[in-house]
Amino acid sequence: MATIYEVAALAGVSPATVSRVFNGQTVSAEKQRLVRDAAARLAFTPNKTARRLRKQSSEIIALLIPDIENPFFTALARGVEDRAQESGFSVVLCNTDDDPAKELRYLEIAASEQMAGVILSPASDEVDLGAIVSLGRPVVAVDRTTPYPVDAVKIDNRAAGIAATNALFDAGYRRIACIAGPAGIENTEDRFLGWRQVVSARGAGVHEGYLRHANFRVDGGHAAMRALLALGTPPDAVVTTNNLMAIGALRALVEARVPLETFGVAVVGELPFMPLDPASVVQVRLPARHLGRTAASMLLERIAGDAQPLRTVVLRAEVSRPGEDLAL
Amino acid sequence: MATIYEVAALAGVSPATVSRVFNGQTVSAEKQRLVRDAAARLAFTPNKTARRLRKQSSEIIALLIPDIENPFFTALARGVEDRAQESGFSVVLCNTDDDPAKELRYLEIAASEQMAGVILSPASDEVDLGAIVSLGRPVVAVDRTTPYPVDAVKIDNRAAGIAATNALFDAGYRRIACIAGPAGIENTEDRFLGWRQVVSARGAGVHEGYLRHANFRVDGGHAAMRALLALGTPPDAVVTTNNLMAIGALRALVEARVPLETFGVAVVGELPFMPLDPASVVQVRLPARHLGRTAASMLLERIAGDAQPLRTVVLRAEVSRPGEDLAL
DNA sequence: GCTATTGACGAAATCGATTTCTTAGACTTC
DNA sequence: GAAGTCTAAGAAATCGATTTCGTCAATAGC
Repeated sequence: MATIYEVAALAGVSPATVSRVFNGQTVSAEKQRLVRDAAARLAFTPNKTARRLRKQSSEIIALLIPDIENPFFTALARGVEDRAQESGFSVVLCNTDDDPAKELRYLEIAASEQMAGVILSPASDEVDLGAIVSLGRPVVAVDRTTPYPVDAVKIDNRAAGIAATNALFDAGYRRIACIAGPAGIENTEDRFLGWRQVVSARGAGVHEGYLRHANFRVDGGHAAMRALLALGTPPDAVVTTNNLMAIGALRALVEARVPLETFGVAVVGELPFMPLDPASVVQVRLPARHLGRTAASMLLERIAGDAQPLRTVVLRAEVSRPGEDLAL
Repeated sequence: MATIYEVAALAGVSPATVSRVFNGQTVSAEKQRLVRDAAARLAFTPNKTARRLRKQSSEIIALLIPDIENPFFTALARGVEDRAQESGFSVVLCNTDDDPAKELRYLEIAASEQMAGVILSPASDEVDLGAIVSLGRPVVAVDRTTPYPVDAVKIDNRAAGIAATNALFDAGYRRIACIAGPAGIENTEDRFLGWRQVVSARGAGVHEGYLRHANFRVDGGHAAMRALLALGTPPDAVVTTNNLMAIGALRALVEARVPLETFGVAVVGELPFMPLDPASVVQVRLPARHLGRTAASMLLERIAGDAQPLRTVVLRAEVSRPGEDLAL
């Protein structure tokens, strides 16, 4: 790796001039040429570490997400990466496993690595952003919110829950159950409230046993669906408040040999790799990639010095029309 | 952010001593205490950028993969991340989209960021590792290989193809087709050769029309399966050489109302979010996470200075037993 | 008791860029 | 023509750690 000094020596100028050439300062055309020739001959690439030490900031942003294996978050990551790349930034992807300790460790790394900013989907309400915020590094919360004063991008979860439930009503179902996430988690809570609102307004009121709280994952949805099917008067349709639980619910239906032609399933989220006929499941598409892209844009604006008041952007989810083929 | 100088001033020692305390050099117990107290009071964290500039290397490794949204690669990434974290390394995840230009850009970034090493799944045979290798940075190829002299971790693809096909034979199918990837791509090529070997040995020879080349993706598998079903004598089973094409093939079967009880499907790869009964599809589990973990281990050994001869580790895929439930 | 060895630790160099001074020359302006 | 801008570009400081070198004192060895 050639340094700026070797380039300067070869070009017969000072290191300062070389730096100026690569940072768009005023340098005479003649020396510009000399420097560029020398740089090309030596295959010079500026040492980012030295630059970062001097400038006290880098072109790297940290993305902290709970689960890199969940397609929702990979799509989100993809959006962040695309946007970051357009501005010449790189993204460090950190998996928190929803573990506040891991999250904190990554936040410390972000600070001591002089990363330009952080996008995170907080593992808990108690995430400690104090250190990084007081350092003046911009932070954007994505998908979930935090009590700290930072920009945020989220989804209109209640509207998503409403849309999912309405779609089932419109398809003629009347005994609509809900498999919700753990109680107290903002995201799925809002989605489940959307379900309750629609069921109260359009249906025969909320049937006690039709609401199931489960963990976020496939096994949770599976167990909940089995329980619903075992009821004296089982539902004829179900809304699940995330993608993984829907997989589990569908699996339970297949096992119980309940044909999807007669049982309605709506998901808040997408089922990205689904071999079933897409018309058989209502998917409320969460704009995960867009979420990431928007978060990255906001972060980059802050990095560039934008000082406008705090913003929270709420994106609206879209119901897939029946028969629309998402994954192809 | 407190610096080493402020800590030194507060503790009444020289900056060198502070550095020594945090790098395990010989420092008297008394000064150790002074320094640690001062550091704690100032919430001192060493500036990684300064350290990196001085040491000419960082604790960051780059992971270049073609598609972050493919579950195979996210599992791989997960393995890399887990292993890296154990050694205090961070992972920068870079999406190449199988685009040699993007790949090259990321390799340059890895070099100029003083990253400790690179794990990559090369977009093409022509990937230019010359620059990074000549810099002395270790590189490990994962899942795919390169002509450059670097360590590699791959899967025994032929054995995987053989295992998938044998499983269908064992289940009683005799007209076994194959949906392979694009011709000339080493990975799926080997898997398809495994299929051919088994079909030749155990079956009635290779039926011309039973081999379909498709692109890697869902739509490719879908189209290929439709074509197979339209044959005069359609197959009674199919092997697909990757996960996404299997999704497409299954979708085509569902659309054509072919019950999976009568039509065998085997995949080289896993179908991570599948609502179908797992017993209905033979999955040859690719140890993606392990692949990542192994690659990270090898890279970390090289980073630590290991100079043993080049290694290629070949991992064996495992056939899921029918009924074994993978995703729950 | 006097020289060698060892160990703790401070002073200063170093990593490779950016940036602030400074200076020398060119160009206005009255 | 003298004084007052600009402008290009070099010298040197700076970012914050690590590391070499050298010093001084304490211990060991004879």
